Amino acid sequence: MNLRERRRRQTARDIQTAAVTVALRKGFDQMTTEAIAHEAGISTRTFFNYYNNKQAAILGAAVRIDVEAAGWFTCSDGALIDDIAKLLGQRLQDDPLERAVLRKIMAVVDANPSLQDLFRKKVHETSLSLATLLEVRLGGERAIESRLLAELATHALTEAVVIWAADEDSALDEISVLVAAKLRSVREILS
Amino acid sequence: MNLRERRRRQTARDIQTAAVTVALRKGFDQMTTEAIAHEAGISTRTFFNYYNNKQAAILGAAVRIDVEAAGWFTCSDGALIDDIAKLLGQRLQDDPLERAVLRKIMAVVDANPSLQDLFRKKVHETSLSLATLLEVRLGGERAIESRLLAELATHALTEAVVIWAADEDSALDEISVLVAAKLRSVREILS
DNA sequence: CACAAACTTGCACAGTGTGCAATGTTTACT
DNA sequence: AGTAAACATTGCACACTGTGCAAGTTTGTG
Repeated sequence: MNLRERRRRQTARDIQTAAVTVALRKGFDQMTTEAIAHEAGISTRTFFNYYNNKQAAILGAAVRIDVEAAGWFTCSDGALIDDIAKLLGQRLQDDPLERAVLRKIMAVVDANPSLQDLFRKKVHETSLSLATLLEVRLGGERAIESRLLAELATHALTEAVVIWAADEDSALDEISVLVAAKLRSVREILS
Repeated sequence: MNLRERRRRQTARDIQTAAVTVALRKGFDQMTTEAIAHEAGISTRTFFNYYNNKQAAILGAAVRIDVEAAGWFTCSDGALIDDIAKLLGQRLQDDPLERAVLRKIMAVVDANPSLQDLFRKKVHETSLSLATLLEVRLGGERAIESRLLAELATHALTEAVVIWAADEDSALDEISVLVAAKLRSVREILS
């Protein structure tokens, strides 16, 4: 990897760390972009080269499903629920989360509607990726159902991650199990 | 109703109309709060007394489920899918939409991510109301499932409204029928 | 009518986010 | 190694957002 690329990622991470630090210290609302920039050792102008706003700095990048993973999913003849759970779970394994960091972020997010808005947006982006794959698998005439199912599944993923973060002893790969279980549970309730 | 109350609502409506008008004329991004205020014949300061930002002025208030409607829903022994569809559909009948106005708003929203963000937020608010009712009906041990199902149902409502807006001949009460159909469809796909 | 509550407005101000141009740093290529 | 192109950082200026406050106006009530 490039030096440039590495630095860029490192700076992005530094800014995120700075943002979370300042948010926990001063409260998100009292936190200015200037304070973040100062904490991260950059200019405010540079801050905006990395993130559009302070909300984005706290949350970082969205979970995106890559095209490679798309291959098996669209052709698989496994149970749909398990495949969805596996697909979403995989994305988290690739970019492992620190439970402690996640908890800090969650604490800040819980207290700030504007962060929840952005979080919802990121969930929705993930949902759109999944919806595209589902539409291929289910057929174009079920485009709406694909979007609905994708929305359901990504929300299930969110709930599963919250449970994971709360339980010190659970492993990352238990998240897909939880997602599948919740989807089955919803299906039962609908019957 | 109060003169004050009536005026307040009227002003809120005037501002919304002004906002949509200006947005269609100049494009949402080029539209300033000053332009909206001028179009509506008020000061910019007053604009902010009614809406937190220009996004909110375009979208107006969220669909909220009232406590009265909650009564029958939590105790009903009808099919869950039909009850949900009925509940959500009812809310739209109370506050009837103009198809033409809705289309204008949709055109503006489609072109503007920041409006989509706010729209998502409003859908989510509706979802939270529904989730509360569902939790009562299904039992507290299924809180997560209630939230997931509520999310699914409110997204189905959105899809149904979009279909309704596109079809000149469809009636408002067909929306619940569509919601129920889509929920059944998702259930089948999950089996 | 008189008074309180609510509404409108102007003003000042802190903060957000972007375009631009100057300056430095990294990469790719010879 | 040398060079040019690509990219990164920064300061500066600027338009816009959103809020607190205080002064003035309108509306509801006894």
